[in-house]
Amino acid sequence: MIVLDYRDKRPIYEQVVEKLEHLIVCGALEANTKMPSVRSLALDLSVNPNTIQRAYAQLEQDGYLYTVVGRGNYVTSEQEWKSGKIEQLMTEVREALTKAHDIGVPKEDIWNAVSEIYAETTP
Amino acid sequence: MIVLDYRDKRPIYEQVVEKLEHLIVCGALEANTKMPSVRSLALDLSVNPNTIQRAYAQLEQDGYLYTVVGRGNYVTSEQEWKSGKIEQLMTEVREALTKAHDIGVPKEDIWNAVSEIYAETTP
DNA sequence: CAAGTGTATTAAGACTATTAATACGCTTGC
DNA sequence: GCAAGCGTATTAATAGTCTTAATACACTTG
Repeated sequence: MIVLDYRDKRPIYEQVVEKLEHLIVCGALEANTKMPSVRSLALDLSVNPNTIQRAYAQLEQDGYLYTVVGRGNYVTSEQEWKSGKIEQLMTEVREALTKAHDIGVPKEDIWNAVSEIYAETTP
Repeated sequence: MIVLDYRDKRPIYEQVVEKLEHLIVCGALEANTKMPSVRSLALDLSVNPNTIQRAYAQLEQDGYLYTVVGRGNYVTSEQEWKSGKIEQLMTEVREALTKAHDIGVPKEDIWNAVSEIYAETTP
């Protein structure tokens, strides 16, 4: 299902999260797909089950999976994980804007930045 | 000049940075004021000179101090450190906006957030 | 040239993060 | 109901990083 890169300095669970998140976002894993069990994926990748458990916990936290104890982990619908991600991003935006406002960046500068980023090449 | 809090779990150099930055931002230390030397402040706080050196390096990086080798560290003008900080904040804003744009947050939602944060209570 | 300044290098210690070992509790199907 | 599968919790070993210190070097000035 996925391949680990041992030259990568990041922890294993993070690599697993990244790769699975990518598969979900790209649509390779449809909603309600049953994920491989913690043990089987651990065996597959030759790592400890806890490592996979941690990755799955992260993915659940981020809204990409939901867990049913005793049954397994399943992919959430796009609608669900997307709304979670948007909420998270809007918080980031608000925090950045607040700090900019506090130090006295004028509204126009913000608006210009928004315009640049939202400038559609094909209107 | 400053007092350390040993219950604070953060590293010493970070506390020093925070407190000095605060003094500069609040205007307690005027532009071109000579800072205490690395050694004297270290002696004062009973820490290693390298710890103060690291704090000063951070403050220089952030644009609050400038260094003259063999002479000492001096406070930069408000104009200078403010423009540095604004640049940094605008980068943060742009990054957040780009991510929001990429996932499909509509322009209006951004504009609403900007309006809320820039809503002046005394127009 | 001596006393003051900032700087670079190296190493020791503390602390955190990652991973593993192991045992537990829940769900399902026979 | 019980065995085989699942996710979960606890604890510990290990690796790695971060912080701080020790020490020696280089520059400026009176």
